[in-house]
Amino acid sequence: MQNMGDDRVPALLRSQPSWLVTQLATQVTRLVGEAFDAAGFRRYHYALLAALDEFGPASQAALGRRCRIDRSYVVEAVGELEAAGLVLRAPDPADRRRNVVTLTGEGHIHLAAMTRTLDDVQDELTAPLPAAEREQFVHQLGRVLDHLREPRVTGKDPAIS
Amino acid sequence: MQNMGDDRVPALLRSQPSWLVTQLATQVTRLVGEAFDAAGFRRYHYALLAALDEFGPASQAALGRRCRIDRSYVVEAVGELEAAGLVLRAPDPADRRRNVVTLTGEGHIHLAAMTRTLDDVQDELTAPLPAAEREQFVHQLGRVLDHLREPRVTGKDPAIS
DNA sequence: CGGAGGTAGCTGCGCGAAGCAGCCACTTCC
DNA sequence: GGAAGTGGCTGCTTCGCGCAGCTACCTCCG
Repeated sequence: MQNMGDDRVPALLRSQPSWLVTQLATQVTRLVGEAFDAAGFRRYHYALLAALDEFGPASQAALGRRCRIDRSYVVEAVGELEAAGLVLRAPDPADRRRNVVTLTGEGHIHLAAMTRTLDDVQDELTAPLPAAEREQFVHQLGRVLDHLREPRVTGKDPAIS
Repeated sequence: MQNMGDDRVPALLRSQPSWLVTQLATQVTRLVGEAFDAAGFRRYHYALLAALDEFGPASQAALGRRCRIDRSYVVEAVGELEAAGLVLRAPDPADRRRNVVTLTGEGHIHLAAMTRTLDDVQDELTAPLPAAEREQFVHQLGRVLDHLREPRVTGKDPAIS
């Protein structure tokens, strides 16, 4: 068994942000998943609650846009949240296409509880980074993410400023 | 339509590395996937070729360990690489459980070509970061990833020496 | 020498996440 | 009032990841 050294990752992969990010994501998904499982939640549920808490009552379509969740999943997730008593879903009298989703008191409580649990996950995640770098790390992730989400610009962009 | 502002991500999510990483991963997967599709490859194929190039001929199990790929997928991927003439798969005379996978000349060429394509992806990915921060960013990703992969150590580990 | 336990290759299945297509109801714009 | 767009909903597909289980084979140890 020359098993030692057998698990060394090729330098070519280790040096690529794309590989690191996707690998990291599966670990993070696992970690977060465990935290949510313990609470009987899914990731999407938390995202929806967070959006409702920050922006107030909203239509399901708006929630999906804000949380980057497909409408089909919003339907299901809001239904589950409603069944759990964490949100209310009522038809919008002003626009009868819409349902207005509202955070309940209990929803607020669960959001806070889950946020605390998730904070622990974040600490675990950024543990190897010196405290001074963590904020920067988060900032960098955000910038990279924003950039990738921008509509692809194929031509030149010489005249930005 | 108060569609403007409708797509603002809740601050609670934006501030969590876990959310950022998973969101980023889906964008990266899409980006890398496009690059590989154009070449008729999958991500796994590239990882295997990279491992073979760096560490030389190896068994399929060793390849899986190095690239963090499940054995079941290694079987399939190596089969496809063999069919494409990029690797050779031969039984190991010294250990008849194993297949020894070897990179062919053509495999080497394709690896180099894909690496070039991927380099462009990395540039696109880290574009929003100042050049000085990119290396640090990669380094941080690596450290965080290593940390999450370590077997969960609940106690102390003082006597590694 | 022979059994126990571990490893390699392979097949198969399940899960989570993401995304698209199509339908109907309704609103808004022209 | 007709066309176009939006919101809610159902259904389906894809992809990446990971585990369970099987057989063949090697190695270790009594």
